[in-house]
Amino acid sequence: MTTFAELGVDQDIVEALATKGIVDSFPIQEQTIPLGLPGQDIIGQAKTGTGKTFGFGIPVVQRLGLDPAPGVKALIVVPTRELAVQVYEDMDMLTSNRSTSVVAIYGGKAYEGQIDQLKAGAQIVVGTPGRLIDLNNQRLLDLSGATEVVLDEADKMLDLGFLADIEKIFTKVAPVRHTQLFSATMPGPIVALARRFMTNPIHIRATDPDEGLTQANIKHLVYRAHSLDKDEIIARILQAEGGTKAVIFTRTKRAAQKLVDELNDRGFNAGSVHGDMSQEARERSMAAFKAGKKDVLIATDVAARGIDVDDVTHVINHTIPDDEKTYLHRAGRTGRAGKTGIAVTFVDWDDLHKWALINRALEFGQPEPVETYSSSPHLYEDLDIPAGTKGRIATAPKTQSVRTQKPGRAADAAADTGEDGSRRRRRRRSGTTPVGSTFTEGVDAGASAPASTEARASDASDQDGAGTHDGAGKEHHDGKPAVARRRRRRRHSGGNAPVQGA
DNA sequence: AAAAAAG
Repeated sequence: MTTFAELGVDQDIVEALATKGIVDSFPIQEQTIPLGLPGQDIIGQAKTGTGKTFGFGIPVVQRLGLDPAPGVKALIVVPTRELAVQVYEDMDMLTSNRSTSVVAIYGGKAYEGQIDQLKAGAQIVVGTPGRLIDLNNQRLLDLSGATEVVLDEADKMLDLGFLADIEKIFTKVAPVRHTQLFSATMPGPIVALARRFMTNPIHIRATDPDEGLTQANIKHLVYRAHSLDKDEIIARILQAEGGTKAVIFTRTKRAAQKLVDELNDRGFNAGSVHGDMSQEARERSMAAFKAGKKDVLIATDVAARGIDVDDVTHVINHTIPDDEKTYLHRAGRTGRAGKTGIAVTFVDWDDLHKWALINRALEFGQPEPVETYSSSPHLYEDLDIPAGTKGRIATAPKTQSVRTQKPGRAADAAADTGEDGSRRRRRRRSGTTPVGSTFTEGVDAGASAPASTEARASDASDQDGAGTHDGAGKEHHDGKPAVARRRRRRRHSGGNAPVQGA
């Protein structure tokens, strides 16, 4: 493992990182920082929670040097306000030992403070497109001196919903500049599109082509559940697991609001983040969750990307996401910085085709979600919860459907954590786990190529294997047929992945 | 189609 100092990072930045207990670099950092420092344009791709922010952030800070001249020299664009806050905090930390000033520019907040900071000469701007353009139109934000430009969650920023804004922003920044695009997912067509804004970019993928498409530290489970029962099941999961720190994703803002109210009624300490909340309330929820004052966060896809909270144990998809990229980003809120996590997905009857798509794209090799038999409430108790396998789901029943269960059943379950738990573990070890309840740990077919990084400027293939490939993307990562690669399932990293922070 | 992002 390489230290940041060994990568050529300035001493004051190394010290700032060390203050946070960060000394060793992650692979994406090890690969992009030496290229980013001299100004190479980069498309940086690495799995969720593996350190992309510092991968682009350190070169940005270092390249600005110690020039005291006020004015915007660097621009980092992100898709959500919460991510703007987070990346701002990271950049603020990196610059803590130098005079470089950072400002977060995003909507839902008073203009005044942001404008004041710009007038005071802020040099690094982290922001969301709407407010950036707004202030630029008002001639309060001059981007013409921005020679460092980053798109974080770049594929999202170049998606239809953002593309027009991004194109506009690129007409405002310095024409001769250093441009970096980072994301965990980079479909081929997006890479091709991205080149319009870059100069001879190099595409770095800090992933071992053999290790699969998903984060190895995350265990994935999928269940079919009737939508009317999901609140109950989720409550039971949270209860049964104990000590959970969970992010629960819903498809709509209304569903998020309904679920947070429901869980709080049941005595959970839950917060929410979605676009119908005031920005103040959104940030309060995020801060409380990050600080551990709330242990459940219910969110729309506003929190699917980039948000970094320590020690999230579970991601629960109350509603299955629309595509494999969103699945990957949502699940990636757990299993960060080498830690392990669990992603549980509930699939409504109507959404089975979405599961089929995700299953295929992410090469899970999982044919069908496990049925939870919503019509037979007592079977919820047999829902095979993976994590600590702390026993059955033993929450006191609340809903009508569960109250109809046979008397004594819940009490039995609550008391029965010993024998049943070990029986369950034996069953899993012996391979008779209900079909498909877990499928992260696959058979290791042996041959494991050494981790390699592809860094070919001409390569436009994607990592998530899903989107349409453009011409250059047709070759395989390792020259072997796709089927062979698919068969070689990822190995479970034995918890020896580097731990950053803390 | 929903969510996000200016107000």
